[in-house]
Amino acid sequence: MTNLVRVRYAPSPTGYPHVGNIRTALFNWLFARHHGGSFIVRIEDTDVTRKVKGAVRAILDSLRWLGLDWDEGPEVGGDCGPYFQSQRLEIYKETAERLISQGDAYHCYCSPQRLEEMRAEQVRRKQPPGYDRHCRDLTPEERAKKEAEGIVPVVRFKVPLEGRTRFNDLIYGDVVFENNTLDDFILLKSDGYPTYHLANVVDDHAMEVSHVIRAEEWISSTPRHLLLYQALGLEPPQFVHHPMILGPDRAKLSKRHGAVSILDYREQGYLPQTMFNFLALIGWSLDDKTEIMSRQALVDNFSLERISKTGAIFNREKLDWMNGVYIRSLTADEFFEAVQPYLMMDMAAGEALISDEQYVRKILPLVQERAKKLADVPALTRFFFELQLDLDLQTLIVTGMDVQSTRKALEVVRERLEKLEPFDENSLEALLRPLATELGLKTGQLFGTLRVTATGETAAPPLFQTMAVLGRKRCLKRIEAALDKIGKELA
RNA sequence: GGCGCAUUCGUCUAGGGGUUUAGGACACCUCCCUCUCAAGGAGGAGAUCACCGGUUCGAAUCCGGUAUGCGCUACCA
Repeated sequence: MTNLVRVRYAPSPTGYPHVGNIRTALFNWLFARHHGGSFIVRIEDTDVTRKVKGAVRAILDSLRWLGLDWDEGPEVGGDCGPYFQSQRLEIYKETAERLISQGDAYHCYCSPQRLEEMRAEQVRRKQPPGYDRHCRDLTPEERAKKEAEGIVPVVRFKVPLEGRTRFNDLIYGDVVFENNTLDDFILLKSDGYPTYHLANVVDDHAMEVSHVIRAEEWISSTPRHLLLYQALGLEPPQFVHHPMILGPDRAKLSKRHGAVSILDYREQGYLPQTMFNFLALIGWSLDDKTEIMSRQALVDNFSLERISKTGAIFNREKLDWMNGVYIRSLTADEFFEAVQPYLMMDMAAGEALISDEQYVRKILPLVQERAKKLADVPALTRFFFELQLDLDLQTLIVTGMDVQSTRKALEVVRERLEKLEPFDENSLEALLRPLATELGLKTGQLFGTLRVTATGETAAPPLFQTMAVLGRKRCLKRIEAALDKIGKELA
């Protein structure tokens, strides 16, 4: 029973789920699933002032989007609930009181102003900032006086003045801190809410968490947690700190680096399987070559030992590549389903989707291998839906051709297309390829002219497929429009 | 300032004393395929393994120091 793996993801609902944060959830989930253990979600809503409404929902949605299902936590419950810290205030209070009564904690009446001035002074004198333990040894009389003044105290932990605290991190190895570099941190705030340090220790124990897997930024706080476990006479869990995700400037990835919310990526059309795979590979690797890995392969092979120690920059270009790989691996139906919401945001495409789904289904295979993200699709398919293309004469006249020869070519093609039967990829190719020679043009010239005529673009899906999907009517209409444009030029 | 952690191609990484002329991927360049763009295939360029010492017959790999970077240093998590 004791070697059961129980891990937790403990987000604080103070904003939208950051990719780094979600990656921590992923590592925890992977570890739990690999070992057949439990994955717990616990909401650390102990900061009333920073609480953001809708954040819990966004966090849960993000987990669901990536398929990170939890065994205990919000919505599903569990034996160790409640899973919102704001609903466990009594427990923290009792624990704090117990620590006070056994002499490991004390009430502190210092005002925020005093603390601020103290800190400013310390910084000015280049002293290590930290609480000066002003209230650590208050006499009962002094305490009574403060109480009489109506000051609501905080509870601080009495950090041992000597000795050292060490732990063996599963990734970073042995880490040692001198206790005298730690100050008497706050356990319980004056509003009755616990700080992370207290709540985290109390809950990890109450929820029988076996491994605390969290970002490297927590290493410095770990000795405080250890000291707390010690004071409470509890067995601490295993600590596992993993490196952080960095921005291009190598600083901790944050909003100023651009999109950091996992939901932003979903919106842009990155597939969940891409994010799952990509996030897993930031700071973790299987070997020297495996990159594309299914979720099952990741579960099967995940191990803490293969998490690296160094922070990694979030490489958008590689993400785009990987998303392209996953998009290409979708079946036509899956791609259609995935892309629908994006098409709906585009007026013309949205109408086509509603009125002529078959047309849309024929279009999509032509752009599937060209899209890096689903949000690219409307732009890639735009010309299929627009009634009138914005033709540019300059691009219509391809290299080596002039207005006259272009007009001639279009007129001939128009004539032949009218009676082409059937109107499909093969017949189009059978018609147009020899026609180029007949007109004394290189195939590239004829095809280029037709491509611009049919799509308005110089880069587009293969011409015959494109024309076949567009259909005879649209093709003729576009040729007509191009001839009009040329006619105006000649007039 | 203090404490902690880290340091292999631009980026993500493999490699943990001899098998390494340091392997792979993204990005970049060239060529092939080809109606353009993608995709795909074949190549190329790109890393004195941060630096300095030490241990060793031998170090990217072990040890020490230096530098640099990052993190923490809140009645935030």
